Amino acid sequence: MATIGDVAREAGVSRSTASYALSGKRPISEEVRRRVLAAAEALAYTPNAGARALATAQTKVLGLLAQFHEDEFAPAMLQYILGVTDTARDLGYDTLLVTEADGARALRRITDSRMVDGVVLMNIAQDDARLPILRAAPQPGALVGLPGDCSGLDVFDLDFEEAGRVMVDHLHRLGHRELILISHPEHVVERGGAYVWRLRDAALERARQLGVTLHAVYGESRQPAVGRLLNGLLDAYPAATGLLINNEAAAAALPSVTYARGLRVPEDLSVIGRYSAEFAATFSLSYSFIESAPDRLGSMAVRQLVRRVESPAARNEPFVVRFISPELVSRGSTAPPRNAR
Amino acid sequence: MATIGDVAREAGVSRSTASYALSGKRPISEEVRRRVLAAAEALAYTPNAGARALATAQTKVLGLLAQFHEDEFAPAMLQYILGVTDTARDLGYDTLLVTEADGARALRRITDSRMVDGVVLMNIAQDDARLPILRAAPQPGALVGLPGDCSGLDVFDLDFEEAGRVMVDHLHRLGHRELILISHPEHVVERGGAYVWRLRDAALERARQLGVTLHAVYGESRQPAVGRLLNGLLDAYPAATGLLINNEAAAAALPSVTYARGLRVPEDLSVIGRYSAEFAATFSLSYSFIESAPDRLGSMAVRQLVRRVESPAARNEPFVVRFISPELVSRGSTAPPRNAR
DNA sequence: TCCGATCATTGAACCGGTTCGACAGTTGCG
DNA sequence: CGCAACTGTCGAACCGGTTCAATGATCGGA
Repeated sequence: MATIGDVAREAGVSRSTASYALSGKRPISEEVRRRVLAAAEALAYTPNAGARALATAQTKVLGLLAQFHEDEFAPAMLQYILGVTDTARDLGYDTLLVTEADGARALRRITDSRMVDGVVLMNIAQDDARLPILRAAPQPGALVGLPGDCSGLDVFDLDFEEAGRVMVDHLHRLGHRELILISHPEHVVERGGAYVWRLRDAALERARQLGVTLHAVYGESRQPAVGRLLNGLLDAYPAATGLLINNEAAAAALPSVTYARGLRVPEDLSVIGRYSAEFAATFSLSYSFIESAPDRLGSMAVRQLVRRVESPAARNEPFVVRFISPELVSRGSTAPPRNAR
Repeated sequence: MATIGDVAREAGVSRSTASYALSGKRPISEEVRRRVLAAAEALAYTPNAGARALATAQTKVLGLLAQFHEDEFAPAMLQYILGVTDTARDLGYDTLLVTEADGARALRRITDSRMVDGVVLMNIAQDDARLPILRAAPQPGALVGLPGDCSGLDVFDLDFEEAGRVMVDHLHRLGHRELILISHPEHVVERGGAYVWRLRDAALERARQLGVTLHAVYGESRQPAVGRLLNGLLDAYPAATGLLINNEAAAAALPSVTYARGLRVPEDLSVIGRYSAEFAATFSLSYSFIESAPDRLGSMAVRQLVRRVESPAARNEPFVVRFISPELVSRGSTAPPRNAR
């Protein structure tokens, strides 16, 4: 494999000249530049990543820490990951995907060893063990998800509070007065998945203000448990006319439940979900939903991260906490409550 | 950040002694070893990955080239990816996930620059543009999926031919004499996805031998097209009593179709799919299926790859083409054909 | 004609590890 | 008692880039 020394020899110049000709960081005569580029081309020269990293203290690699918990819905994660890898590549970075169970150890490993220029963290917990490590690391980091303490970090997330309110408002405006909200499993809450209670608490609060009855329950993450749960809820609250779903597995399971019970949506039951358009397509869901925009969030996180990586000025800018405002995509699954079921 | 020089100074030894004490590649007195380890601990020393890569010509990173095509079913891919990352980590390697559209260019980039010690390729096409590059690369590679020309490569795949035969045999034995096989979309075939016709051709051949009528059609990859297609097929072949599915999207869409038509499985229609257990759980599918074992395939590919990476002897061993034999997991969705529909 | 500025190029140092050959100091054996 | 073999440690070179300070060449202006 050709080194820059080979290129230099082939072009009849010194190593440093070859380096400058290739990088353009100093003026080089047209003649020499041509010779160097030709030599590089002829030898199929590609700089050695390790050597370059050592010399420049830049690896052009970003770390992506993602975890696949048993009780979370894996296909939903994929969207975030692709948002990150695609944007990273657009900006000239490769992505090191780390799915290790012990995220804190993994984070320490990749930052201390300088394998990466920056890190994106996903599956953020309220009190996330990785955050102290990230704050102490020499590389900048960005979070997709809101932790309890955002200090010293760039954070990107859906505005789950507003999402909860939008759902309740929408059905209230149509005339609904009794709703069911099905959230993620309680495990997720125990693990510190704040997005669960952020949406839930805001929805409950808004329902209280509007005088709407809201039955807020934690869900399941797997079939057949989640299907049973849905059936149980519809039995338990026969007067409820609207269903809010902040739980991908429940959303995916709902069609078979309504089929089986002979329920029509939205005539007998109005439904609003919270997931991504891509997810809806994959699972053939035709409910109105709050777009959770995973690709956009992943992309935003990477852009901010790369800004900080590349600009010394940006490193000292104040940290940002940016919420995407929930957009309700209408698919016609809500209507005024015509009949009690 | 501490370097090995800092550790050496702290321990009062030379850099080389510190290196040997940490690696154990030469005998070091107990006393000195203790001092070095203590110094490393005290300074929180972690070797710089770039420097080590430069010196040892090893990065402890594997490349994973995966593509997410519009017309393939993304959640199925995820299983393969996790199989790779998990096994890689077990063996001490991190994973560089590359999803770039131009796979050939990406492969050249990561191999030429020596970012990775080896590569796993997924979404293999019959005449894959990445293979010549991989063969010429200094690093070893492993394929998940069977290309037209396996020479010079380690290949791992499900035995799709046998899978096709197992499906037909199983239903023939139960007494079925007219079947439908729904494969992936024709786009996938045009792109060179050999697994489509490998299963299809073998199933057709076996059906011919057994005197079974087999209607083999290409499918769709998205709702609602795939649902319409399923309905159309059931209308077009009313005498067919068994359905074979080599198409994740079609499998995922089938339950709603049978519900809507009031078809009972297996009383009115026997069904066999080809997907993973994990996939079945995610989509709540309760059909008997041929396990495609994506995690096992990813894991096997990585193990073989790492063997070649780490052992000079293994580099020269003959290349392997290994097929996982299809295991039919019974979920009770097949039965003798009781009634014509 | 000489000088200073400008421009292109170079040699050397550096990044942070690993590894080879050399070298003391100790031990064992004849 | 002398020499060989062995142990443990060290200095130096190397991996393949980048970058700084210095050098030589060219040019315009006085």
